[in-house]
Amino acid sequence: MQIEKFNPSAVDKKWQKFWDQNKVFKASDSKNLKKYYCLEMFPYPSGKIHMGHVRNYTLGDVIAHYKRLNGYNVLHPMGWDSFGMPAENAAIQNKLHPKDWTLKNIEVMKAQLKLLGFSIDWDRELSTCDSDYYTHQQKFFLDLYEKGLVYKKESLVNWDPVDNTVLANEQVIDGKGWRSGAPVVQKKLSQWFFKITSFAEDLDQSLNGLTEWPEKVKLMQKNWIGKSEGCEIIFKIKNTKDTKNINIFTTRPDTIFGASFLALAVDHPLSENYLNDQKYQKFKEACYQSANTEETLAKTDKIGFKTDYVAEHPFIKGKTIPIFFSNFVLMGYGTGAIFGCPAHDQRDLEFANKYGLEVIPVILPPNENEKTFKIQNEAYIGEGKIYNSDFLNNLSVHEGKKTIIKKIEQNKIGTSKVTFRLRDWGISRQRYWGCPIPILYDDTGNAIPVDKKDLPVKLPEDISFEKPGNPLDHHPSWKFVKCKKTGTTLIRETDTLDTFVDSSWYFLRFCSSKLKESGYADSDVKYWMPVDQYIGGVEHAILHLLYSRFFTRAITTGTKNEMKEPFKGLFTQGMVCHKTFKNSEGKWIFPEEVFEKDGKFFEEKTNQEVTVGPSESMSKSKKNVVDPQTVINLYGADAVRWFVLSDSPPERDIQWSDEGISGSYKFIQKIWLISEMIQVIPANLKMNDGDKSSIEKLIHKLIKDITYNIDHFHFNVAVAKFYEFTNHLSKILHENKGEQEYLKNIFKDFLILIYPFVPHIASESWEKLKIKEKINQQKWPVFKQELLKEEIINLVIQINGKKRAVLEVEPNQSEEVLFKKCTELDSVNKFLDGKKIHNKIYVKNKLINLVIK
RNA sequence: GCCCUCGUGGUGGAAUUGGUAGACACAAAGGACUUAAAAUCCUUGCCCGUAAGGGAGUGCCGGUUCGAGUCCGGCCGAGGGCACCA
Repeated sequence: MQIEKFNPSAVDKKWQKFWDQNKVFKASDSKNLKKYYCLEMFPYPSGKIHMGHVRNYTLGDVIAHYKRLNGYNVLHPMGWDSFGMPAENAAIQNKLHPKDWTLKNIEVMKAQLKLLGFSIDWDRELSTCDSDYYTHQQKFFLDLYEKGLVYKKESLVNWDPVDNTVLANEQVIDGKGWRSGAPVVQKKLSQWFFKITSFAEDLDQSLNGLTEWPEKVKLMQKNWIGKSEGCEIIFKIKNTKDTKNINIFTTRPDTIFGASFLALAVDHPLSENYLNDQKYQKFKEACYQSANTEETLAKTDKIGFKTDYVAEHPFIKGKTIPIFFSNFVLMGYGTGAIFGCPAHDQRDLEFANKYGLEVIPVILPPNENEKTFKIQNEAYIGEGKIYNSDFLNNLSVHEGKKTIIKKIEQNKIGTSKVTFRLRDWGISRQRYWGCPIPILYDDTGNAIPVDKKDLPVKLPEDISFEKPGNPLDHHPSWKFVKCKKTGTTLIRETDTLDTFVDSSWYFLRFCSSKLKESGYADSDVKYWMPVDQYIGGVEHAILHLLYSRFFTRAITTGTKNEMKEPFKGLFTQGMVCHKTFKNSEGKWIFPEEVFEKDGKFFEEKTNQEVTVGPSESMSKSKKNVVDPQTVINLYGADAVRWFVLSDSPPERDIQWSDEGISGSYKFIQKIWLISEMIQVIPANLKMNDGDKSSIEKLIHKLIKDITYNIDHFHFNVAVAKFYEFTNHLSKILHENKGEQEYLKNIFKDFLILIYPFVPHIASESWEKLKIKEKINQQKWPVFKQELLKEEIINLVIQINGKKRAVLEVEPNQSEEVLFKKCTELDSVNKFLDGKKIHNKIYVKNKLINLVIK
């Protein structure tokens, strides 16, 4: 019997064409069907797809197929996050227009996604750099402006003085611009902000309702929002003519009797009194310098500048405490002022020890004595009993907080207060390739929103990157607009929006992707939202997801269709990793330039041995990448899909290996071999009832296992279960024990189960079964519980919890019978050895444990 | 420094509620088929033993339990997040 090998290149093409032409994966417009919205994070069109994309979209594709087979109307769209800096950098380097570069990349990457056979509804494709998309974004911006959720303020930014541009934090490397290498300076710029902080409480609280999100991501968001409850306390300044007060924030008002100084941020309003003080200005400089990089911050010494002022202690009559400016207090958090309680805060203690300030313990740890307890170099931050504290004495920390806040409010010297670490979202970027901010300025600099009728504010295409800086700034005409009312010349905002804004609502746009009048239709969004399953990299755990949660709230708040959480289920996948190689010159080289011999690696060009680095996430800079296109050409789409689903659990990193992909290819061939072997079983071959029922049991067990493992995202286990089943099936076929019609029926279910994973070969094999309906029109099989019942079970016999024998018995026998049987076993008896059975545990149909002494 | 997660064979990993640890796969060794190779199939896998069988065993130490990879406490190691947040 000669069986031809499976030819992926021909078969892949055939089915991709079929799916495309028949719009097999188009979401239905009918809103009566039960829906399922499956979304993977859309890609940035950087050039070509990488393995991370392959993994991400394969995971989503399995879910999308699975839900379709289960009768859902599935929305599985794709788009392009196509604004951003790489396009501009490419433009500068290659003299290509960012638009041309981007569109070309999209074309290439779309073709590559099609080569993998993803079941995407391409009719809903969108691209954020398309004015059909960003016109709605500009309208949302104006809506938020009207709602008071957008404002402009001065803020410090990282400024590259050579490239004349703002840099994001991650583009500042060792204090220098990542491209120019010039030292980055802090510059005050007037920037636009979204008031994300006004949703801080809700963004924090609602995390609890996201039961289908990873705990890790929720925790990261919680920490980022950083809610802390405490109170503000007003301290009176004693020796000043205009009796200014200092408002401080604390989460530990219970330690107020331990206060020994106040510390203020260097840019606190009180510093205005020191504008002409040379010593103070020097001190301020020193603070800014030490604050250069973030990691050194924590290790930097705490330094202070003692003012001439002292504050009155609010509860101890006649007591005054000194006031300092210090580098460890930040203006951006709380009120920019604190009271220092050295005994119970490590930073305060370090500061107090340095400047010789009082250390007054007020919390007594359990098992400590008031007289002997001392604070040395470590502050005590734990629970305990309050002492040295007048009316708070003998209370716990918790009770103390409640009591003192009540007192503070009674005395009108403060109020309880919740503070968040979260800051408002700065959205201005001094960049060309982004969504223009729809704002105009009159000659006095007043901001005037663009009339919604005049949207979109389109990006001009005739721009030049010859001069450094933002091309919109030095465009000859674009930024000048005549005011309709007054006829005067207005000037456009030349900053563009942070690209995170683009990705904060694309999931809404997919619901009504072609709608002209607005960003989305309420009816569409009511039907499709929320996204049932969102899948992407954990690197977006904070910003993208938080911004999307905010934006969804912000644009719908006050409308008829208010929305909160856009993503019901979230799955964060691991990365694709590969070893790194460096040649003898110390340069990174691609894996394909390396060959292996006797466990050592050599460069092909030079035959010299290469240095092998640890396996890391694939990245262009380290060249440890494998191009999906090359692998698809060699092994076909199904083998690649199968590989990225195999072995490693989806949430963990996966190691790319040549053995792995060729193993996957072999498995694809094995499915084909089974499919072909079933076709040529002689008609006279019959199976006996026992063989029939055993394979029937196996397929029902497979249905159960695959269903369970897809539902729980255990795709690697599902893969293992498929291997197990095919091993059995191919054994039957190799031993010539199969009956054609019977096995065809079994195989039919198998193909439906495996179709979401490897749709090309499943479709091709299905066609050979000559069934009228296509595989994509099938229903997900249902397993029969009664078939999963074992006729013979393996009863484990333990002695003192150790396995000593396995008894094959019929299920549901009485304990006495089974117990008698097991004491008749030699393997059990030799351990009993006349000893007394102290106790016996029986777990039905599972085990007997004999406890002997 | 604070917070979180994870430690299972040579490797990736499995074990759904505490109940046969190592499914499945990769790699390795041996064998079958073949003139040979590729492909395919079979066997092996820590320690003692030819075998039957026994022992140890899920990072380390201890606890709970008839029974612990799984639960609890302490330590060690790896990874991730935040970073003077009052």
